[in-house]
Amino acid sequence: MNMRRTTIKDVAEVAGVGVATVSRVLSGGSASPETRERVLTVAAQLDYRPSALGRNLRQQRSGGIGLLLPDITDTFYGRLADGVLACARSAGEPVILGATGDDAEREAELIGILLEQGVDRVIAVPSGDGETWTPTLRAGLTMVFAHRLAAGRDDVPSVLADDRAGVRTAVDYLTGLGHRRIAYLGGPGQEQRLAVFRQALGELVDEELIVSARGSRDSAYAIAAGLLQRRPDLTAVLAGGNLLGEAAVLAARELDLRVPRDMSLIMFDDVPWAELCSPPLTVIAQPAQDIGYRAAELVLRAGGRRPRSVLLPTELIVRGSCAPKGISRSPR
Amino acid sequence: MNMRRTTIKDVAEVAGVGVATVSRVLSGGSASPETRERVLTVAAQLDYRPSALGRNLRQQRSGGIGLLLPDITDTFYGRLADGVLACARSAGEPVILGATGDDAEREAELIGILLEQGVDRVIAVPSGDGETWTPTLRAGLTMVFAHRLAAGRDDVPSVLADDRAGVRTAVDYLTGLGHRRIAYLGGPGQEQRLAVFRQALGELVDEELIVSARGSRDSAYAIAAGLLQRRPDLTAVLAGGNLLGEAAVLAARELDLRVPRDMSLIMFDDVPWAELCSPPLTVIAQPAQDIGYRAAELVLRAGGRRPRSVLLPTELIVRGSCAPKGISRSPR
DNA sequence: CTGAAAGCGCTAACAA
DNA sequence: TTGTTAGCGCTTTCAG
Repeated sequence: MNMRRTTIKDVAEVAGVGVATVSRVLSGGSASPETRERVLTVAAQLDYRPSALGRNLRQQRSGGIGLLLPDITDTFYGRLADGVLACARSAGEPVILGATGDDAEREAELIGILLEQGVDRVIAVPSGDGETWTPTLRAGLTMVFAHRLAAGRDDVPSVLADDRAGVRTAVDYLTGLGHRRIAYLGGPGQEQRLAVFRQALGELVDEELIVSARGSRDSAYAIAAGLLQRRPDLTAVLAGGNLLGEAAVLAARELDLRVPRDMSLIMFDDVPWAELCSPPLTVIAQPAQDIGYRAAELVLRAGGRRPRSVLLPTELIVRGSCAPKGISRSPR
Repeated sequence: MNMRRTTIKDVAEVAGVGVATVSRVLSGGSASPETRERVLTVAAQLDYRPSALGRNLRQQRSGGIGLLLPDITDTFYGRLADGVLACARSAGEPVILGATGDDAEREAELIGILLEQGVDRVIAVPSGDGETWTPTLRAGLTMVFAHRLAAGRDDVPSVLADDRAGVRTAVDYLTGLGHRRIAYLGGPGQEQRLAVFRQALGELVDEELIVSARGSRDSAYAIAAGLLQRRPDLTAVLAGGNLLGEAAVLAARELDLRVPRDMSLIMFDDVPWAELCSPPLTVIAQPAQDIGYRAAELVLRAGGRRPRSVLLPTELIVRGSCAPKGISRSPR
């Protein structure tokens, strides 16, 4: 049952031409119309599928696209991955997926695997710092960062949501509602957003209200609960991602804080459940899918020269989780 | 900057041995202790990483695992994928991901890509019927189905959640609360669940209350809204997945149906937002991650002989979306 | 225990 | 326009 695969040699033989000709025809090289047709016919008859194995070895690269992201369980990254897949599929390229867990070491390990596989194009939501990516770049891979950057690696093009504008909008919205003690609930790799947050808030910043979780749900919850308990005087929080937002909602509920009466909440990343929540969550939507798609485009179209980076817009979607600052929270 | 990679030949040369010896040492073959050590040292010094390209061609297979699922955007599949990744990583195997969109044609296309890549192990949540998988099996690939089966392909081992028990539990719970007109909101590939649903319900079944959506959110919403409008007399619905559950909540809200007063809702698949919803959703939890992990184990451990299939337990998690059947719904 | 050599399927340089 | 040929890096006989 397990007969040998049809190879280029078989096709050549049956078509009565050399293997090189077959190769040429199949990759769109020059050939006389009649030869071309004959080869094509035979290839079809024999149901010939060129082996990527042979080609890869010869070309010293395996066409695929490596995709490294923190957590495929997070719908944001799920959507991002979906965008990459969509683009890759239209190009007929396989996608090799790896989850870094926001851990530099694991990231390095996965990079190792990709290198070993001869992958020469990588899209990454970087976790480690610039150092981690030195081997990749030295090996001459085409790289694109998505969603965030790696410290000290400005030589890698990227596709980002416009965090700057997003944070500004959120802060403006909140301050416009009269809030002054605004907290930021951050995740890994959000330095840039934090900087903007501080800047947008100006003299209102309170470093105690700026906290960061590690990647996990548990960590997010712990940080959120801690913050809310420690600083009952805060009146608004900006959550830097859907996991953080979820944690904030949960923690608030646990502490009997009513949203938005006792605390306004605005979350980065629009997710389906934001609408299901009560109250429905006001969010800064990010085009996760587009980010992935565009990143894949960049990494595929890269015809040698380094492509320009891309910045995609975010959007404030007002629902019901923010209210004007009213009476201060009732003491607990 | 782009110097040649270190090859096995380099290592052999520096270590003063033949390439075959290096190969043997690195793959744990026999070698004298001193040779072994010398080779290992040199390999480390040169930072030698064997190229999967060469090995793959030689062995006529690329180690990786192909993973085909309907939609990476759905957190259920996200968790499943995460399980696969976890297992694959511990085995050092790359995972090639493809999203079928629950479309047999796209599935076939992706299978083509995998075959071309020489992938010889694939885990799939099948969308097409048995036919789709004939080429894969004929090519001698190791296959495992996850989460559901392909019609007429009983020769492929699988890892499933115990749908039968899950549906029974849900139905028992609902009927125990006094519900009689119970609807089922299904998705693609849930024939088996439907059968159990009908069976568990016995003479209570009402075919008009059994509806199926295609994979998308929109389709799910349309189907759910249609059902609730068409049959205002139903008192409970069982949603066959988190997308369907989401749709049900949304549709109910749109029609001003209060859950659980006007309608009890129980959803397959526990997701984080189920707890955030109001009321929190009662669910049948499925071990998505485990399904993925176990599937990966099967496909990796498959030492030639076909492994046995696996059935994993589901769990009823009672929260607040189900209530005893009370006064019939107020007329609208 | 070890090395030489064949060859996996393909492409690209070269010759005709 | 075509065919011949030389490898890409690796594993695996097969001798020694």
